[in-house]
Amino acid sequence: MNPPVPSTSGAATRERLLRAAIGIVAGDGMAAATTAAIAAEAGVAEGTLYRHFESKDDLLIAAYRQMKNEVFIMAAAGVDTSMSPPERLKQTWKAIYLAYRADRDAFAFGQRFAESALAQREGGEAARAIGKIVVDLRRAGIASGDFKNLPVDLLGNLFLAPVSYLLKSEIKGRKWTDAELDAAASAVLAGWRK
Amino acid sequence: MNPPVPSTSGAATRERLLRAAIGIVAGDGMAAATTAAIAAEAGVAEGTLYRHFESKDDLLIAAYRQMKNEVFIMAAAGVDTSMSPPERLKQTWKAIYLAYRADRDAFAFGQRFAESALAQREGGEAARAIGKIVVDLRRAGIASGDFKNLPVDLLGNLFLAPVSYLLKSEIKGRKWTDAELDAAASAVLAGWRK
DNA sequence: GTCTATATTTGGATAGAC
DNA sequence: GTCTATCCAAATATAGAC
Repeated sequence: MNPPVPSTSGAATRERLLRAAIGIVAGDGMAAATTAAIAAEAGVAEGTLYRHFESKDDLLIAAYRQMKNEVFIMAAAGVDTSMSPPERLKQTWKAIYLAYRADRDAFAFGQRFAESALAQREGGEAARAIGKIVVDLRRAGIASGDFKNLPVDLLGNLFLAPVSYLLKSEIKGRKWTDAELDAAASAVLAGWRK
Repeated sequence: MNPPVPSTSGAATRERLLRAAIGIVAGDGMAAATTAAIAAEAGVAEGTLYRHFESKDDLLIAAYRQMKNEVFIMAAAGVDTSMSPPERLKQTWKAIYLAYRADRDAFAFGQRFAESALAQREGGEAARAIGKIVVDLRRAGIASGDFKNLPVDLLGNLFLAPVSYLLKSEIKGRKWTDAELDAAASAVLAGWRK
């Protein structure tokens, strides 16, 4: 009946490595995420890393995809699809914002990863989940006559750009109040409205 | 009477190195900007780099500051300060956008540099010039009663975020029409308006 | 699966001739 | 000021014992 081994808990090692990479990149940049640093932060030997990932790059790409997926799930859970499109837009914007804010290291990691050469190898697959939320929102709002009929990628950029910028400010130490976040969501809505 | 030497033109070497670094980072990321690669791209020997800069980091920081400064000068030149604040906001937004678009490599370099650990060493000094444009604009619009009285850093983020995101799309191949850029400028204005 | 070496390559930076 | 040659440190990845 094999009781759980009290050692450094086998299956969790992979998660520890992913989390370690995210923390290091968020704190000190992609260049600081060496195999030695990641292994040390995860509390395992450097060679162990290669039992779980084919290469350092693979580890970082896996961390990126997992992070994006988690944010998508959190954001989707925070939205009530029965509201009017304008209200739904504001709520969705805040849900995505709060999902990222819940794990600032993950957000900072994502920003830095996305500007690295590795992002090209990732292919942009991770971003499509969030993109779909925006597409659905736009369609509903155009059908109801609330939103301007602008290209989906333009509206998507106008929607997501402030998320990223306000979060970057928070990482630098500027804490936004709830009222300020509401104001930002309203500003995004104003940009979409007819 | 010393005619200009036909060789690799002495004083221009520094500029060539800066330009080479920008091109490499824009194309292949910060990690690709090794001293060997920069020197090769500039057409000089690796050792020569250290006659012009104390270190590779110094070179990259110098490139960042120079790039930000050039964009600021271009953007400031493209604005007519006698217009009404709403019109001026749209014009300023487009001027900054076009200034970055005029040199996409410089923009991409800036994005990547800003997400690297070096950005902390730079200190954010380079960004203050553009920041001042936004501060002045906000003050004029609040005085005239056109804009909401929101914190300057919030408005600054709502103003600059779409610049960055739309340019990133362009780098990936999406060419915005002039009408779409006008729509984006109007959306930013809508976010600021009372 | 994990650890302790270690092989191999590449990076930043310097020395010294021209 | 520029080049060639070189030093030294650090990084990715592997080998082999436990």
